[in-house]
Amino acid sequence: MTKKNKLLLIDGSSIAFRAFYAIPGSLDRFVNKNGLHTNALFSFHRMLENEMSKEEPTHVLVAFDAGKTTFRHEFYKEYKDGRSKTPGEFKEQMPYLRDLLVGFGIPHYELDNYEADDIIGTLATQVDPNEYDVVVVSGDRDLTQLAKENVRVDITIKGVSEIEENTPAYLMEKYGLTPNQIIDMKGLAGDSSDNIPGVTNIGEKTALKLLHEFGSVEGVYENIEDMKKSKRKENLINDKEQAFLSKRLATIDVEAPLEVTVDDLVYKGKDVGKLIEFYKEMDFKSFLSKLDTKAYDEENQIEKAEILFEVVTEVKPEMFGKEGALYVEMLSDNYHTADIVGVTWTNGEKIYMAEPDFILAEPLFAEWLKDESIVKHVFDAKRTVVAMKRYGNEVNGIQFDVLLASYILNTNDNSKDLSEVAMEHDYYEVDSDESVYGKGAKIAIPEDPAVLYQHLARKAKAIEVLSKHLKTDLEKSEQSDLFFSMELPLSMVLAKMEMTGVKVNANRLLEMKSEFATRLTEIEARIYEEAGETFNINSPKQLGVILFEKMGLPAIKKTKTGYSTAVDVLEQLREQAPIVDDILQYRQIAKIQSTYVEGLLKVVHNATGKVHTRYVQTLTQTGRLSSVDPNLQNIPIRLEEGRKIRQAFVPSHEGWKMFASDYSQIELRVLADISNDTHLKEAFLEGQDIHSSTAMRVFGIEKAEDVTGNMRRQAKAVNFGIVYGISDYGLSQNLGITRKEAQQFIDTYFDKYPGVKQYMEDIVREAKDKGYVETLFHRRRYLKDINSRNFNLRSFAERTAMNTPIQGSAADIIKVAMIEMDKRLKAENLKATMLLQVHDELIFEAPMEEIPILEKLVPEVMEHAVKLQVPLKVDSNYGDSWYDAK
DNA sequence: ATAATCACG
DNA sequence: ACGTACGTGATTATT
Repeated sequence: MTKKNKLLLIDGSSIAFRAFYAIPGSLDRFVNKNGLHTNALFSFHRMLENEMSKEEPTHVLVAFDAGKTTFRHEFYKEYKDGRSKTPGEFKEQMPYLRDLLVGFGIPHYELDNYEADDIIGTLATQVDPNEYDVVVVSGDRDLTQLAKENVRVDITIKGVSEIEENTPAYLMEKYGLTPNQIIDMKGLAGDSSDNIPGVTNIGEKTALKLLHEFGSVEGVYENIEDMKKSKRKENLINDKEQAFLSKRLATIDVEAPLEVTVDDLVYKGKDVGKLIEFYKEMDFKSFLSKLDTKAYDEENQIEKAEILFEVVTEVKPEMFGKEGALYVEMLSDNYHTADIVGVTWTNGEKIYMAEPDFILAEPLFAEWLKDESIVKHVFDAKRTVVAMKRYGNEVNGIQFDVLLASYILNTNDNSKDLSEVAMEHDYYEVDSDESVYGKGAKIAIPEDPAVLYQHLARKAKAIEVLSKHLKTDLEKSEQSDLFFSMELPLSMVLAKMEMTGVKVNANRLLEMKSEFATRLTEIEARIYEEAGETFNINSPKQLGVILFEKMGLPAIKKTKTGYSTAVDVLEQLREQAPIVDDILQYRQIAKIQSTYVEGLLKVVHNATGKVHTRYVQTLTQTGRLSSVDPNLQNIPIRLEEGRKIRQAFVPSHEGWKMFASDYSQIELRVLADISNDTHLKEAFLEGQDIHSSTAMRVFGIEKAEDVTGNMRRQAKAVNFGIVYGISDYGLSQNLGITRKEAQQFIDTYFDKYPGVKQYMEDIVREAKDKGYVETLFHRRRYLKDINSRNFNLRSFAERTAMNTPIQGSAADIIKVAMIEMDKRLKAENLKATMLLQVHDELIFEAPMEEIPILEKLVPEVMEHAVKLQVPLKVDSNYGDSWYDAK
């Protein structure tokens, strides 16, 4: 006997609506780049995946309600009246639901005058029960009337993933009814959501009782005379007509004149191309990366065009051309330590593949890498250069970086996975690393080397193809200069800084470690004593219980999961119990101990005693760098206790010094330039103390010496607020004043600096028009929420629109300075080396005798990196450690 | 994997 | 009325 077919029938209209409300608060979180809401699509997708993999149907259909009126309106025009209007955020998603279904390869159908129920009922009833098992999925209980021996009706309970499987047996157990009697129940009890009236004062409970006794609506009325006199009997008699009408309304038409038959519903599998298109349109990045195209292709015997390559075991000159792609594979993120597991390159004609141990020792290959005049296209230039260098090979002539270009084109594209980046640019021939190597602890090279080689060959090919495309895209968005003159050269400068690394005095850290350990034990003991018990001080949850329940301190702020025990809360409780001070002390030291002392010791390289951070150049939305493994951009400085950590950062040679230069007020200077505000420019041109100057204007003070410390402090907060995209609330929190007072400050500020006000208005308007904002050097940030109807999202996007050109232009400026600095150090033949960048400062190490040179050269270069309408100002310091360079 | 906290510009 | 300052990364606890 052949296997039975399985027909899956989905009530599209009902499920879509359920999907829309499935995830609480999802409306705000699911919006694509064009501002389209996607929450219903997301949940519908999840339901489809669940059902398809659970049921593995041979036939499938999604049925929709057609239009507003149905045959039911012909005999009851109030049918479905009184429904509240469907939200626009829901409606806008419906057209795209069709695209999703096309991607899943699932047919959909709707029929004039009929509802989805009727389509489903007709198909479920008409198929031969010997040939088909049927599963119906809906959010509407009415459909349970369709349950039969071969028909199961799945009704969503909560969201769209939890379902109740209704079989005749289940219905009998739960209600004591046959599927047909579900219709009678609606006849008596009605259904308010469909505006089916039923009988007055009869609900589900009473209807069940009546049906258990009389079997059906007809049965009830046949026996109505025998009922004893009651209000209910009266209602039944009065509403008799209504009861039969309701039953008729609730009856699913199983003979709808369908134009489709079950033979049209054979499931043929996903259309991966369409699905990818859909995911991209909706910004469903996780689905996109999870889409295992390789496994899928194999299963469906779709063969991707095989990429041809040659495995090199003996190098020949013709393998190396004047231009080509180069790719070096490593399986972990940290390229300072990762093993190279494969090397591939192209010569314009062929793709070559080689085992690293062999090829990296070949002189011909080394020469090719080193030759500046040979053009190389890569994916992640910095990663490539650093790794190669570790294996003794110098790489020159990199003229394109696909990863970096993709990030410049859209800062939202910050994936590190080549296949994801490729898909973002409509190239689908590369499998994800996850599908080839696995993930987590199980990450490994495929057993069959051919699999690895094919994967790498695809990457090489992708680099060739994408380099061309992205180059054109950069021209179109006027970002070629940004890419070729700033980002790509900078990546080489950063590579050098990372490889140089920073010397760490591990002994100093070990001293601190034992000192802090002692102090922590002391404080810990005091805390336990004051609490009257021991507990985990590091657990905000346990700490919350001790403070706010056991000790009865007032809870000032709450987090999603319980009491907040953050610093600003504890500071307010200081006076009320001595334990609070101890906890703050403990926190401060524990943080330094775990993150900085122990954390840093963990990442010092044994051989050199240095740390080698990685600057992530393709991550931030503003153009800043970030630093990982270790993060050297957040080493403590504000509190003396933590600042001492900097004593452990020392020069790598005897007699050398640490030298640091930082921009003074670079963001406000950038603002002065781009806003063109007369007074702000004037303040900088005259070299005034900017916060005092702001204080004078905002508080209406005539003479600088009359500005009090408090005024300056408040003006400083206002200036920060301006840079961040000010809000009254934010400023009020920062200054501990009321929102009204904060708003007063802001109004006065804008009054005194009309150019700044104008800038803020213009930039937000521009962002709303174009959908993005730009920096001085055409770095772009797209703001998808800028026209959102959600106040919070829109406000956030507006503040971002104000802040990004400021923060981003400042980032541009220091990047220019770094490139120039690198050139100058080389040109002047200096031993001094650039080690670190911390957003607005550069840190070097240099022999003492070069310090006087640096004191002139570094500020000179940094201050003249760009020409603004106001001068840039740089302060420099040096000392025996980073701590002393203050 | 996520939330809370806290370090930096 | 809504309810948050902009940009990051590491550690710890907890699910």
